[in-house]
Amino acid sequence: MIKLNRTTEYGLVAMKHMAKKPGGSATSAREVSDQFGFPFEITAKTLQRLKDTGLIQSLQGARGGYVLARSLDEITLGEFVEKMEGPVAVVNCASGKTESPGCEYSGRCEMTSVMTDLNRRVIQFLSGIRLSELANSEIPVALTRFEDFLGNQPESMKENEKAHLS
Amino acid sequence: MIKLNRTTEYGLVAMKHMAKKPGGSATSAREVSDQFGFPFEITAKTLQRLKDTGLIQSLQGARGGYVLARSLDEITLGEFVEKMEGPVAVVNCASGKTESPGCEYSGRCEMTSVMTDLNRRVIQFLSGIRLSELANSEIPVALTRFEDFLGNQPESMKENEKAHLS
DNA sequence: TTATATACGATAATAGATGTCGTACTTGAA
DNA sequence: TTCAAGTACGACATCTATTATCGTATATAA
Repeated sequence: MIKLNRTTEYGLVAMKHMAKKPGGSATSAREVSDQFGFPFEITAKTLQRLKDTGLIQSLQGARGGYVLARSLDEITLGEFVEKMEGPVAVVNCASGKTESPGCEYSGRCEMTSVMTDLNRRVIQFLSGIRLSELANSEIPVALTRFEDFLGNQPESMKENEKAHLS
Repeated sequence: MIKLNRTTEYGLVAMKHMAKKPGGSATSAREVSDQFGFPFEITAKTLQRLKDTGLIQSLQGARGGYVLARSLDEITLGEFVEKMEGPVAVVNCASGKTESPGCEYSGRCEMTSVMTDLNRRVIQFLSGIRLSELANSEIPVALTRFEDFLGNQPESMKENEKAHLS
């Protein structure tokens, strides 16, 4: 299944929460976990990961917590997913980064290069979406691009795929 | 992790194999499993699923096997993934189809509509890729669109994301 | 009638995601 | 100087989905 991790969701919600927060006050793991009902321990781990990857900064001690290190406008979903879940790899033999662990069938299935390309396209797709787009509005900007996206498809597919979305 | 099922891979390889096969001869599960080294039982199940969803046709009995029911040119990756893995849902609360099983946080995280939109975009993305593109060449057409894709990104992101891909 | 196929359900094994626990360290404020 | 509220971090338990295996029934060409 093509699915995001739950921690990625938690992280996204936390980032949005921090971005909307007035003033420069820090946000604690407890605050996020209480507000959204996420398990505290996991929320804490998620925020630590966000901090380890440089997306937020931590302030230790009482009155401590986390603050955004970068604007949501500067972070793409591609970077975010990669920092939360590791390199994007739609199949094992196609890792966007570093050495791929490979696959016992590589060399026989003859699809490695194709999969690697597909993987790259997925990364590109995710990298075209800024977190600010996902956070700024309930009716996101992306929705208005829907028809544009359809416009990029093969002509013969349009009706077919519109039906799929219903 | 954003990842395809292994059965989806097996199915894709099998479809490509059938498409390349000369004449109208049927392809057995054994043939696919032998040729690519996939586990026989799973290969058989995968082909049955392809048949159940109407992507291929079966011929029972000795000398039986499977043949493509539709041209790879008429099938998009979106449809294929959906038929192999079920409705695309990047998060639980956002299913592209049918009733979503929901999420215990919905109503609190305030991101359902955003996630639903993201999900729709992923579906649209996958629906823009035809299986024939993935099967016809070792250096697929998609690769030549790479720069086009970059062109659709926010200007400020380009250098950033190019670095990501390295 | 036999060998080669598909058809299909039940179930086992594995891996990955998710959640829990325990403990140590840091710091502001009473 | 002590306490409460935080982060930091590793080990481990659990749950779930994927992946694989097994057994059996049915169809059909030779």
